[in-house]
Amino acid sequence: MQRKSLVNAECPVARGVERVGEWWSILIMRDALQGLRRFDEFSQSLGIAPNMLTRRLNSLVEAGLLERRQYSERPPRFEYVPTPVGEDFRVVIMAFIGWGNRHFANEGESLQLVDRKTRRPVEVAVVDADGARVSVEQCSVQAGPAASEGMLERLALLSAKRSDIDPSPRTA
Amino acid sequence: MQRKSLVNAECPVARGVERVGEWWSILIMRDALQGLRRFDEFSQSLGIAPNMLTRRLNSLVEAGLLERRQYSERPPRFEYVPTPVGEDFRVVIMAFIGWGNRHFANEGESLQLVDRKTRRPVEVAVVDADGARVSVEQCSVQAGPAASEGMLERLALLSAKRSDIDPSPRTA
DNA sequence: CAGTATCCTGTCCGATACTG
DNA sequence: CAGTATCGGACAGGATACTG
Repeated sequence: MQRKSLVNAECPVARGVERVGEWWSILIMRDALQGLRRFDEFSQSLGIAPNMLTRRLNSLVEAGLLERRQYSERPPRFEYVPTPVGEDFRVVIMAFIGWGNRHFANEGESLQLVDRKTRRPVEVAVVDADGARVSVEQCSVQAGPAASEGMLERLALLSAKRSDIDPSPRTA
Repeated sequence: MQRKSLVNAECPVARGVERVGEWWSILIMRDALQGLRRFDEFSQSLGIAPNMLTRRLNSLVEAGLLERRQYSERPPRFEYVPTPVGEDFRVVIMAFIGWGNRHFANEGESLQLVDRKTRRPVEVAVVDADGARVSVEQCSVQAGPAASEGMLERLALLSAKRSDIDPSPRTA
C-alpha cells in the first residue's frame, strides 16, 4: 500500500496502517471517534481529496459505522457520527494504537491511551470471563455455534498444523 | 472495498474487512498467526492470485511482520513466519474478531476466541495498570512524551471538540 | 462551507500461462 | 511445489475546477 506519505505518519495508527494495508476508512474512523463530525473537519485533518472523502464517508455510512445526520435545514448540512457499531470499533483502533506504540514508536510514545477520568494509562488486553488477564500467545480459536461447513473444514485443516486448535466444538 | 466475494465471508475477520478496507494483508496475517507458513497454504486458504500473494507476502516481510525463512536447500524453499511484531499483531486480529462477532454474526458466532488450555472463552478488553477493566467509552487519548509539534497541534484542535481530550501532557 | 463533477494516474487484483 | 511473467479491468486516490 505505498501511500505516498500517509498523513501524520508519527501517529501510531498511521504507522501501523503504513505497514498493513490501505485504509482511509480506518483513519476516518479514528477521527470520527475522536470527535470529528463535519466534512471539512475530516478534510482538514486528513488532507484527503474531497471526492475521495465523499466516497469513503459514503461507504462507511453504508457499512453501518457512520450515520449521516442532517444538522441544518437551510442550507442543508450533514454531519457524520459513529453508530454503535462504529463506536465499538474503538477497541480495534485502540488495539492498533497499542500495537503501533509497542513497535513503531521510535523515540517513545507520541500518543497514549488513558482513562479519561483518572488520566491513568490503559491498554488493550485479552481477558477471560472472570476478568483475569490471558496472555496473547495463550489464545486460540475454535468453531462457534454458528460455524458453517466451510469454517469447520478450515479449522480441521488448521488443527492439523496447530495442535491447539480444536476443530470440533460448536457449542456455546 | 468491493472485493468480489471476500474469501470465507463468514469469518468475522473477513466480515469486518469487508466493511472497513482492503487488506489481503490482514487476512494473510490471520492465517500466518493460525499456523500457515508456506506459499501454497496461503494460496489455498485465501484463493488469492499467486502474483498478488507474492506481492503481499513481500510487503509484509518488508514491513517486518513476517520473516522469509529458507527451510530447504535444494530445491530452495521458503516459508513465511510471523516476527515478534507480527506475533503481537494478534491482539489486533483478535479485536477484529471480537468486533465482527459482536456486530456481524447474524446467526451466532462462527468463530470463538478461547484460552487454549482451559478452552474457556476470552475477549479483548481495555484494562488499566492494575488489570481492572475500563469501559471503552471511558477511554481517551493524550500526547505522549514523543509527541511531535504536529501531534500536539492536532490534539489541541481535538480538545476544542472533545472536552475529555487533554492536549498538554507529554510526560510519561 | 460542504460538497459534486471531471480527469488522470497508479496499482490492486484476478486470470492465465509458464518454469525449475 | 513455489513461485515468476504478462495482461487487462476496476477502482483507489490525487488534482483541480465548480456550485449553492
